Amino acid sequence: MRKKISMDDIARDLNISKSTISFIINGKAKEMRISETLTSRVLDYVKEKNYNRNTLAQSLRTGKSNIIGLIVEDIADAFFSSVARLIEERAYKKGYKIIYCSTEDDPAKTAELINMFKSRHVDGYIITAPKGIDNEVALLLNEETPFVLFDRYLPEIPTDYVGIDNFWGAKIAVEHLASQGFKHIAFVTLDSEQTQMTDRLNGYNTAIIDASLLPHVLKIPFSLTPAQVVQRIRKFIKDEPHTDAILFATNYLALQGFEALHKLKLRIPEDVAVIGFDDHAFFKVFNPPVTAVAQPMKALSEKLISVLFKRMNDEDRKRTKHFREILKPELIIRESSKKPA
Amino acid sequence: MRKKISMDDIARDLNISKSTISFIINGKAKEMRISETLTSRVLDYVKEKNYNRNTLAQSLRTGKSNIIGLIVEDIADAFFSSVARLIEERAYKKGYKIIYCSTEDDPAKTAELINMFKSRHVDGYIITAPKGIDNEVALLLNEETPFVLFDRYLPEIPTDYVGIDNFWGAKIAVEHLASQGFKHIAFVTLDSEQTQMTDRLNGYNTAIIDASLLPHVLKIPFSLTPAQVVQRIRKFIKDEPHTDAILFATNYLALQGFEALHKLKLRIPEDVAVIGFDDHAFFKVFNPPVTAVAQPMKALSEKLISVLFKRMNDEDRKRTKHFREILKPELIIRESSKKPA
DNA sequence: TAAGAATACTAAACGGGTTTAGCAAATTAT
DNA sequence: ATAATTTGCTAAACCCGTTTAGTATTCTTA
Repeated sequence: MRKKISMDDIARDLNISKSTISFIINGKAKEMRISETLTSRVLDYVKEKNYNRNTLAQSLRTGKSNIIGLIVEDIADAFFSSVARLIEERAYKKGYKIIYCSTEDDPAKTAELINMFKSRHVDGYIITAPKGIDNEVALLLNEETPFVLFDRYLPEIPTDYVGIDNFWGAKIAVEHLASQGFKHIAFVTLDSEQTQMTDRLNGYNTAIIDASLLPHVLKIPFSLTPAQVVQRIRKFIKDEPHTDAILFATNYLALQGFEALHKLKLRIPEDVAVIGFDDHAFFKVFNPPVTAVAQPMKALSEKLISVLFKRMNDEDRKRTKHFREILKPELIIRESSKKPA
Repeated sequence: MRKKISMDDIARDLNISKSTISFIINGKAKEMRISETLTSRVLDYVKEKNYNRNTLAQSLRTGKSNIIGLIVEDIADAFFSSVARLIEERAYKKGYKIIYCSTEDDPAKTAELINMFKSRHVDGYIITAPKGIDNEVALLLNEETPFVLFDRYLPEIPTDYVGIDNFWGAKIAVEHLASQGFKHIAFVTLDSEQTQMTDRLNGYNTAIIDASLLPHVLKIPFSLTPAQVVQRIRKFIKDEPHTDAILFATNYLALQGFEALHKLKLRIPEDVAVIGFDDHAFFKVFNPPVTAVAQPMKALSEKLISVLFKRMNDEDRKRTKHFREILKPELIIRESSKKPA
């Protein structure tokens, strides 16, 4: 109904200068020696009229938007949405809001998103980088834009990065299975060059070799439908009937894996033991409960925010050094990976 | 490194007027009778220099931000994050970005978020309203700001709204259990006044009465920790040992419920049948698979966007009518709710 | 008592686009 | 040949804050 009022309106009504209002509203009244009388008069007026600064104008002038851009692979994924939630909470406390976007791992879309954020003068970025985005990221680096890579990094480009030790996560999972006496430990992963995936694969392979076992790996292409994934996993298991344990590289694969095992009438863990990478709230109440490599969500989000803010406040925009936080995941052992007596 | 260039820069370099550039960039060259020669000269220059419009300045002038504000209860919740994902996709196609926030069901925080969105000149809002936010929403209504309520509505205020028929959803769940021969069907819900919860409770009660059964309801306060919730549910079941089926009003409650049942060594569905409200990807692969009242996610997000855009483009800002879309949920019957032979 | 300093504000430029009104030259109509 | 259009483009206001430089007035201080 009543249109939004501006500082000009207040200036006119109170017959004072716009600058004075700006100083008062920004808490610089003391500093600018505005009398307390006038200060409270303005503040009262502002409250009475329910005045809200136009953040766009503010951002345009100051160049700061108080917005953080969050570029994740898929916000519907439990891992990313959980991190998003935790980040949001922390950013909010510092007066920052989050704009998010899902890349679907499409470098073209990601590049577009980065440009969109640029044009909105986002103050900092958190990016889960798809393959093929190296050029764009290198540009960000040149432009001295504060950003942090998350979940996976780009081996070719030295940037700030927060993630977990994926190699170690997969390794301890396999070691646990081996220690339980499983002999044919398979790995179902995505056919992906992303570091979080290649690191997991390397961790698996290393542990398999250390345990003098034979590797057995299924790489699922991104393009498959869920039903096709189930199909692939079934075939994979049938082709190697000795398989007595499977490490799934992602929750999504675990989900399809469970379906495949169910259809094959294989029991967990009697016929095939199972470990998932990334824990999930429901894993605890599965029948049997599912062992998982859990990422430290809170620590991850804390580090993400702290690294990003460090970079944002860093005078050294030249990045003579970069921040890397590699956190350790935790193996949460539940029934699904235990050798039945 | 090289700073961002502006239209003024281009104007200077090409020795033409800033307005000309604006027209060309906005595709109004024809309309404004700019010659094709000049048009392509500008376009080439823009591409060469990788010029990006400053969206802030644009929004400041036009009053449109091309941003939609999404205020959900908790972005980490699978239901909300899935909808967020689908909305994002649709909005993106129309050139809109999403800024999201989680309310944690705190009306004060929600009011703050709404104000933040206002000051950012967000073009439209999607709001899952906590209790006690009526005044703020009424204000939005007065201010003719386009917004849609989602998931729950405010009975006192006539607004646009998109959600499902919660009453019916709970009712068909109970009817299904009754038809399977269960006699002591309990309902575990949140102690909440929100419409989605009260509607579910009413649906439960109605179906129970229709089936000539006795209601048995547990209302969990928001304040409890997960462990406390488990405890409450255990006590609830022990207090009524005849209980042979439970309808959980939310995924979160179902999660704790599974744990409670597990600790009580009660089997699903032999000892207690179970239905969850809101489906979840993992329910399909539970052992046994879990029956659920599924919300039509795609349809919901489609309606949300279409209603919001209808409102945003509506000349009739006075809202002589409002849009209500109540979709039907679907009961997905799996093993957890079937009477064993 | 005049110069210097502090007080309490203000004017105006600025950020970077959009949009309205308008103008000079070329073209068409009469 | 002159008036009426059309063509092709521009000047300047505008959106709404922030910030720098400056002014008028009162208070100190030598």
